[in-house]
Amino acid sequence: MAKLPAEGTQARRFGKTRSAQSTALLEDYVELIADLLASAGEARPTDIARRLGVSHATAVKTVSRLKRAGLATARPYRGVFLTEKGQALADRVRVRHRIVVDLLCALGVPRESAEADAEGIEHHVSETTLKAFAHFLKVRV
Amino acid sequence: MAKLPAEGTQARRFGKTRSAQSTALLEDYVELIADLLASAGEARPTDIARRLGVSHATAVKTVSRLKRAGLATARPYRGVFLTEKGQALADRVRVRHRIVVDLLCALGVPRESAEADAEGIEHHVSETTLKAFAHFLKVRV
DNA sequence: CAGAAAGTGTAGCCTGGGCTACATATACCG
DNA sequence: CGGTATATGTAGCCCAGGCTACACTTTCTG
Ligand SMILES: [Mn+2]
Ligand SMILES: [Mn+2]
Ligand SMILES: [Mn+2]
Ligand SMILES: [Mn+2]
Repeated sequence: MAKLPAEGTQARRFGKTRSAQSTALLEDYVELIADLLASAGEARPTDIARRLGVSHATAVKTVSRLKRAGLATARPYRGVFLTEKGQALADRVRVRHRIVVDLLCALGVPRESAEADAEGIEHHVSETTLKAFAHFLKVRV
Repeated sequence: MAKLPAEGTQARRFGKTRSAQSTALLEDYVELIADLLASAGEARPTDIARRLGVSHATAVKTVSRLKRAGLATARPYRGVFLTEKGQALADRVRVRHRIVVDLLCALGVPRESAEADAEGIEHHVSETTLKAFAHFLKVRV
C-alpha cells in the first residue's frame, strides 16, 4: 500500500502545488477586478474587499502587489485598472473557471458546491487537465 | 456577461477557499508521514523535507505546527509519529487523493498530470463533490 | 573506537496575507 | 457651502511558510 513515488518526482509535484498557490490570489483578484470593471465601470478597493471578504487594507495591499507584478495600475482615490497583461490573465482565468464549474456540474455536483469548490480547484488545473475537461464536456454532456 | 454573484455569497466562497489553503499543508504532511511510517517504519525530518522539496528546517518547523494542532508527536532525534487524530486525517486524505486522481484519469488526463494536479486540487474538494466523483467512477468507467 | 558524514535543532531573516487603528480625502446632503 | 458619512491610504502588528547559517547529535566506517 501507499507505494511512494520517486523522491524527486514527489518533490516536483509539491513544488508545483506551492507555486500555484502563490499565484492563486493574484488570479482571483484580476478576475474579480475585470468583472467589476465590466459590470460597474470601476473597481474600487472597498468593493474588492467586500467581495473577497477581507478588510479594505488587505485589498489595497494586494492591489499593490498586482501593480508590482505588472498586472494592474491604480492612482490614489481613482480605482484600480488592469494592464493588458492583467486583462489577458483575467480572460484566461475566467474561461478556466467556467470550464471547471461546468465540469463539476456535469458530474452531478450541485451548483453552489460547484461554484465554491471551483474557486479553489481552478488554480491547480493544468493546461492538460483543462483540455481533458473541455473535451469531456464536448463529447459527453 | 460576468454576472457577479451576490456580495455575501462570493465572500463566503473566497473565505472557504482561504481556509482550505491553510489546512492544505497540514494534510499533505500527515499523508506523507503516514506513508513514510507505513513503508519505512519511520518518518524523519530529512526524509519529509526531501520528499516535499523544502529544507529540513522548514519541515521541522511545520512538524512543530502539526504537534501544536494535535496531529503529530515527536521526540528529539527520534522521528515523527501521528496521533490518532493525525492518523485519522491521513486516512481520509489518502482516500480523497485516490479518488481525485482516479477521476482525472477517467476523464482522460495522463497519469503524471493527474497526480501533479491532484496534489493541489484535492484540498478544495468538498465532501459533496467527492461523493459525486466517487459516484461517477462507480457508474461510468 | 575515533573521526567523518549525515541528520537534527535553533536562530534569524524574508515575503505574503491577514488584521486594527488612525489620518486624510472624497462624496453626499441639509 | 459646510458638515457628516463614506472611502482610501498608511502604519504597525501577527502568523505561516519559505530560506541560510551554524551548533550539536547520532550514525557510519576505516
Ligand atoms: Mn479562485
Ligand atoms: Mn474564480
Ligand atoms: Mn496535496
Ligand atoms: Mn495528496
